[in-house]
Amino acid sequence: MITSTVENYLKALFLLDQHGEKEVSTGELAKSLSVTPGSATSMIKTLAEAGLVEHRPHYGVKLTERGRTLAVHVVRRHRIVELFLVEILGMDWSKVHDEAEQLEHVVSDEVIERMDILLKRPAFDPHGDPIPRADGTLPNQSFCSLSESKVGQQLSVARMNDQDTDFLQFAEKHGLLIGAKITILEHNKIADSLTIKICNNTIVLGLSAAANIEVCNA
Amino acid sequence: MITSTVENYLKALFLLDQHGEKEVSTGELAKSLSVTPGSATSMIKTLAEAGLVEHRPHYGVKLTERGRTLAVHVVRRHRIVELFLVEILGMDWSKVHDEAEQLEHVVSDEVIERMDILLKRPAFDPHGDPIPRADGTLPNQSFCSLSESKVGQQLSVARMNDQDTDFLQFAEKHGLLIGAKITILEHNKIADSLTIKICNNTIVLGLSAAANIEVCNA
DNA sequence: CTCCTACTTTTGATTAATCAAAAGTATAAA
DNA sequence: TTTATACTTTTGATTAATCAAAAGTAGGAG
Repeated sequence: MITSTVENYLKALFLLDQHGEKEVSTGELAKSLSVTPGSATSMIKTLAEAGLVEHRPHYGVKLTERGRTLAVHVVRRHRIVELFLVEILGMDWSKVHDEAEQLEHVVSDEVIERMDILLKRPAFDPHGDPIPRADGTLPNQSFCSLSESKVGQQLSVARMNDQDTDFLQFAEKHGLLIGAKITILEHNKIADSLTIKICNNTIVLGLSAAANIEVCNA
Repeated sequence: MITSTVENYLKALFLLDQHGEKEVSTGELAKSLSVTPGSATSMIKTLAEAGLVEHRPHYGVKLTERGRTLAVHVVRRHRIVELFLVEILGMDWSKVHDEAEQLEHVVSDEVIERMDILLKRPAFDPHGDPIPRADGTLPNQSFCSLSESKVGQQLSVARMNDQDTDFLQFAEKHGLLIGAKITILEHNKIADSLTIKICNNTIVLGLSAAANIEVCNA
């Protein structure tokens, strides 16, 4: 049976590795759930037997396709409930997370569907996190321009807004590839420049170039 | 700690003896919760130690003042949630009982208060049951059973005494909704049936079904 | 006064989830 | 190659809730 606890473990695994790429360590999982590592190990064993995760002892754990599907549905319930509490019941967005943490395990699919309709099939929750659709897919992140970034932000390059050969070659030369992680070091309005760190290199871009690069949160 | 299970035991005790007059037997309690008598006994012991019930072994069990207060609040949460599901989310009244059964244990006081406001401080839930107020008091109601009605009476459906989904769907199909006006045409003790007119339809009910429908003067 | 019946309580086991602490393993450092 | 460290897994215990079945009790029938 899928208990609330099982749902919480699956959800934590999903949130620690949204893309299903790396293996999550027992310790990481335990910390994110505030349980002891021993508890996590024993639950991982249970989940593995149920075919919800794959476990390589001493190396890490990863959701199976079935585990991931379940996890995404928990996240969907959580985020729809959060938005519902804010939009329909007028609650403060700072409080709805804890409330949704409880409700996500008990609301039926029918209630979620009705909330989803009432909210007009929203794509993002009150905190800006994407709401998975009923079929398990995630809406595209709304990217923003690198030129609008703030100092200190850690971002990922998401999309290039200019197909010009020279621009793309310039970008490639500096490691500005899709998925590259960058940190904003300085934003100088007078010099019209942006200083960023990428793979341990520091580079300076003009704002007009930055305007053509779309980013999302790292 | 007040677990969901504890809340369910307290709620069951309250519903089996609304007025706090008699003692409820272990067997009665066990049956209403679909657990074995032994399970009920052991939980009764736990509740007694926590000061939520008084237990006279072999005779029965009764809520204490504190137990009753908690029970009434669970019932309040349940009934507000039910009405909310029907009124705001447009769910079928035959389905909301089971949904509320889950939600009643996790919705916070703040959510209940906001639902209560949105619903304009309602006095009765979709099945006609009174909603306890936040201070624990119950709105007045004096209904009688449809099975005790006399030929010629004009009545209003006030409350459903059975939360079973099939029964409620049957009632709905025949227009037996809360507030519906009915006239008693015939009361046949031999056939064990009651013939009533509702919205220009004539329907025949068995008395055991009629016993689950409470009415008041139209 | 004894015994039967219906009910209640006790006993012993089970399951899910947890923790503390002991034992084991992988990896990097010496 | 050995050792240290950090992490993971195992072990044994605990808590809440449950069931099946054995033992016990209240109250009426004979």
